[in-house]
Amino acid sequence: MRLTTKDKILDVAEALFAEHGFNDTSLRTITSKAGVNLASVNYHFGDKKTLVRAVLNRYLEAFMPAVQDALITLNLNHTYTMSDVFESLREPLRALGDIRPNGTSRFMLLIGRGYTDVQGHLRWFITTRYQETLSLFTQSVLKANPNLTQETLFWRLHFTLGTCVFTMASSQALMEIAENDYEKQMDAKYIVDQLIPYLAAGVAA
Amino acid sequence: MRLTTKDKILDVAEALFAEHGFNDTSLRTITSKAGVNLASVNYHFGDKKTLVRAVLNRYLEAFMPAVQDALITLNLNHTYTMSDVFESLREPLRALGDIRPNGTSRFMLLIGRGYTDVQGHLRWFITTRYQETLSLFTQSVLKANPNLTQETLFWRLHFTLGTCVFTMASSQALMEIAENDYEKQMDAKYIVDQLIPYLAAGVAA
DNA sequence: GTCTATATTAAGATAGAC
DNA sequence: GTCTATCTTAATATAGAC
Repeated sequence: MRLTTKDKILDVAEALFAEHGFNDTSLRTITSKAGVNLASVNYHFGDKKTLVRAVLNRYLEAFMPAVQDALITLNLNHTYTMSDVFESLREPLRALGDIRPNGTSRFMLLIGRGYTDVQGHLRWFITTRYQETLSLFTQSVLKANPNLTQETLFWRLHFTLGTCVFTMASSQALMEIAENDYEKQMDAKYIVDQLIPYLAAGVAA
Repeated sequence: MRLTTKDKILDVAEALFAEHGFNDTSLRTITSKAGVNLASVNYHFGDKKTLVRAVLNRYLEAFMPAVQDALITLNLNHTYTMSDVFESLREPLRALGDIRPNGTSRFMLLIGRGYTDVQGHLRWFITTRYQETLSLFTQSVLKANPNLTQETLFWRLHFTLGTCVFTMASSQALMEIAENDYEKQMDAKYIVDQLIPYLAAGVAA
């Protein structure tokens, strides 16, 4: 057998959580689709909350250090633009596609679910464990446009998160429509290309 | 007795749906908090899906015609800016606060929940019933910036929808965080003030 | 580690008396 | 229209054999 039970659970849970949300994905659905026993979730993870965190953490532990590195490199410059800040996210996001098929959109979906589902424990987990990187990002945005107040910045970054989450959630449908209408091959990279200037413009406005 | 059983159910359901989402609010919680019998939901509304649509429709039937009117008025002008288009949404949104206390944020929350919870029936209900208004909005955006290609417009309007939906869905949590951090009283009007320039900048970029 | 079987809780919905 | 009582289903979680 190629995959351990633990990994089978993680892979299937990830797909289902991304598609239906955490609360609307039952352990029964996960285990039956993964071809493992219902009780194995509790054996390997203890409870559902811990499974949720484990799924998200496979991405976070790849993504966050990559962002951290990119931002540190960016900050070797004395000045930079808002576009430069958002460009720093491009490669770390793309690289998630190397970890797992559709890794980029999966990750963005899961993050969004963590905010919109009732998952206080998840928000707490992310912001406390990766506080250093998150605050380096905000500092960089602020350095790119020092006229932004802390408060305006707070709101615009959340708007940005919303844009990403929703886009990735509907990316499959959107790409199909766009491919039909504009007869052009679409992929996750293409969407990110459309996204980055839009986000930079909104945040810098 | 001032309120009918039906209205008591609608009022309580609205508050609970907005706060906890549709799937995480049980009929038992609604009826006990409303002081009515559990079976009365099924008597008056048939099932939970219909109750959900009834709650949202009290707002939609006020909001959509107001947007329609505002856009028709806007289009009496030969030219207008992207800001003008998004400004057209401001008064219809504000006016929801006259229908019911906190009407604006309630409505925004419910719409957001309709997109992020698994509520396909709700998305279908909105887009089919109010298609005319929705398409008038797209036409107006295009008139505000005729340089946008169909393709760019396509993507940016979806980004915009994502920003709105996500913001609405998490507005309660965001307001609480912001109130703590910036010691300022937040309300729906304040969020709309933050949102409109961000959206206009991103779409026009 | 994995399985069956089951405990426990809570949900939506309805039947039928009043 | 309203109520009690109940049906049916499905969720998380765990005990205990293998």
